[in-house]
Amino acid sequence: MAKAGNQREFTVADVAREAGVSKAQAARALGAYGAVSDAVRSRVLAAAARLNYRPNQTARTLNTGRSHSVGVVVGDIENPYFSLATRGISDAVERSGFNVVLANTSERVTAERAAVDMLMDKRVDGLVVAPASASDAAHLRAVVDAGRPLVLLDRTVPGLAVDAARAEIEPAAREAADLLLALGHRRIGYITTADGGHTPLPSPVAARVAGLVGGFTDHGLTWDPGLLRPCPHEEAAIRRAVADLVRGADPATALIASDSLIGQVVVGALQEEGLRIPDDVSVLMYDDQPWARLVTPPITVVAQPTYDIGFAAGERLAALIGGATNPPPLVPLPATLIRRGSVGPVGGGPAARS
Amino acid sequence: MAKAGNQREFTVADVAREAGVSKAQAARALGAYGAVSDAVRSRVLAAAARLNYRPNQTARTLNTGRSHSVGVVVGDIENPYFSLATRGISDAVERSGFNVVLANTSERVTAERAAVDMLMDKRVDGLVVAPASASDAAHLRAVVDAGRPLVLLDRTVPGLAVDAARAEIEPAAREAADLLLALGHRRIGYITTADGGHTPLPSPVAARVAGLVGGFTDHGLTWDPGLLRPCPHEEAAIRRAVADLVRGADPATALIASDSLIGQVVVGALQEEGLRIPDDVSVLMYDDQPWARLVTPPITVVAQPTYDIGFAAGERLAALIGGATNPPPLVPLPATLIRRGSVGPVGGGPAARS
DNA sequence: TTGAAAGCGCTAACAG
DNA sequence: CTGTTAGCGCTTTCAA
Repeated sequence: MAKAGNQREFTVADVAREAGVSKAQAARALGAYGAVSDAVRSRVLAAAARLNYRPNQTARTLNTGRSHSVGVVVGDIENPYFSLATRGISDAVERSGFNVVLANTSERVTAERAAVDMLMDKRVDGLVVAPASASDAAHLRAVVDAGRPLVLLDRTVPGLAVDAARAEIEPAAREAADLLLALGHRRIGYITTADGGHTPLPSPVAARVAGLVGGFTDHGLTWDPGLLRPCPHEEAAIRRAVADLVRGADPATALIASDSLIGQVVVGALQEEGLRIPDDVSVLMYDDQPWARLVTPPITVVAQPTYDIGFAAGERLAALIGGATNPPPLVPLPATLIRRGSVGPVGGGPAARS
Repeated sequence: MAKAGNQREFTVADVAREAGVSKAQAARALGAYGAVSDAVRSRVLAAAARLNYRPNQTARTLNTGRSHSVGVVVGDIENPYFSLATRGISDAVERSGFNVVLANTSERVTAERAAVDMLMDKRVDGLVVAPASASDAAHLRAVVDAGRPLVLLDRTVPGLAVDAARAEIEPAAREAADLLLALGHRRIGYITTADGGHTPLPSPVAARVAGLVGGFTDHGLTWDPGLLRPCPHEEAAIRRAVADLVRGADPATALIASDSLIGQVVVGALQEEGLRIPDDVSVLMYDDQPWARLVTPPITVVAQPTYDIGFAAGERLAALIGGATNPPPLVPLPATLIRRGSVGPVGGGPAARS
């Protein structure tokens, strides 16, 4: 049972000695740079293999300034949106030889700032950040000013000239609004997450709300902003919001969940309240998830190509790090309304479900 | 628009000059080590703040040998099991000041080996690995031999004296078997993932199967191993396995899904096959997920405290890195059978559902 | 307590 | 092509 670990690791110097060449030549052969004769290269490589030599990336990073790793800062890796996007980012950057250093912020700006600083100190070659705040972004600006490539995920930051990998939400949001309006819904509750009063709303939330408002306006109607319920990502708070919306004096006849984590709670709360979907309350959710097709009725959703969004972010970041002067701009990927059974006419009327 | 990035970062030398002290003293004050007078410390700290100095972690790592980051190697971060566990690991190690470097292996040993090597080269202070193979573990042994702390996640490796953070699966698996047997099930299909013939089975799968087999044995029966279906993590393959099991000559009356990703597909496949749960086929799934309570009928599951498992792994790793001589051993956390509506008597008989 | 100087392991000039 | 000599930015002897 080798409990050792004391055995000093071999270095280029060791390999050089073993191969009988200078340290520089060994380093060149090992690092695959500079000019090395075939003879020397093979001798060095053989020596390295014999010693089981492994290069010290830290040393390499120290004088090249490149760490071959990128930072990914998300709200919460257990949110399916982020885990899928992270997988996309990871797959994209690994292809270019980068590692992913992950940080969760729990959607708190202070945690985000700390994470970004730490990653900068670790000399990551670039960052993908899903900003928790649309206004508090000095730390992101600092990244840009330091010349470190940055790509935003899902959310844009006004005033920050940095592209975001995201879906084009508004058209689908509008389509969703039209669907609900056509079925007679006028009281539409919108549940999103926010720790306290996020002002302004994060851009994707703003787009969702804008689509809804736009739909109402087109019909000469006005959406009651009192039906917007920002609440912390806690089950109890979401349940309270649901109860409040559907049990109030002028109750909502339809509920929109801003993401699948919220959607889950909404559907569960409705079931426990004994309310039928869509007869009593229609439900529409952002982010398609496999389970959305499994429940009865299946949930109508606005689907986003989350993996692809992450992958695009990763590709872009890799290109920027690679020094691409003008990488193709990040185009918002289409979000699509998928009609399933959870949206129906107000009051469970006879009109066809959608 | 500061497109700069050329502005060389400030170093200890700069801070020292600005503070009018030696480089060594500045470094000591900045790094909070060695002996520094209060006067010097405050002068240095003030100078650092003035210059907006940020320490270069890479340099620090190079000569301390500590990177303050840990590697996490999982099969697939988009699998809810791993994303939740990763969050647990992350929360635990961040508490001790470590970052998480993430690597996905897609359950391929070659990818795992490459990831482990890369992380070792990056000088991570320790590793959490969910090994893809129970037999091919030379790279993990190398980690141990190098004296780098290692904690396994979910799966153990025979012959590797390394603790795994995991759930105690077998008792719950046995309980699940008893439940199914009591309801008259004899043909129980078990669907798990494996890319090709994993021999031996990964330990958690083995435990699940052992529980099943043990239950049969207790009743003087034998579980037909032909009902074990290892298939790749692809929807089509899983659907094929389901169809095969429930449509064969001697069809399975109950299906066990080895994780929630498989469970999702199984439930969907059954719905599309027009088979009712549990009247035509009973379903039991490993890993509880919120959606399991949302579908009709809700799914009977064996739940694991996944976040806690990850957290325990992270805590242990941090302790080992901290040089704890004898950190408390990792005790398997309890898995529990949660009876919901998806398991019923064979043939949809009148006996109470469970 | 302080400072000078010597590394950590590698890459990058610069001569030969 | 090869070897020598400096560093990268920080920590760490070792004297003072």
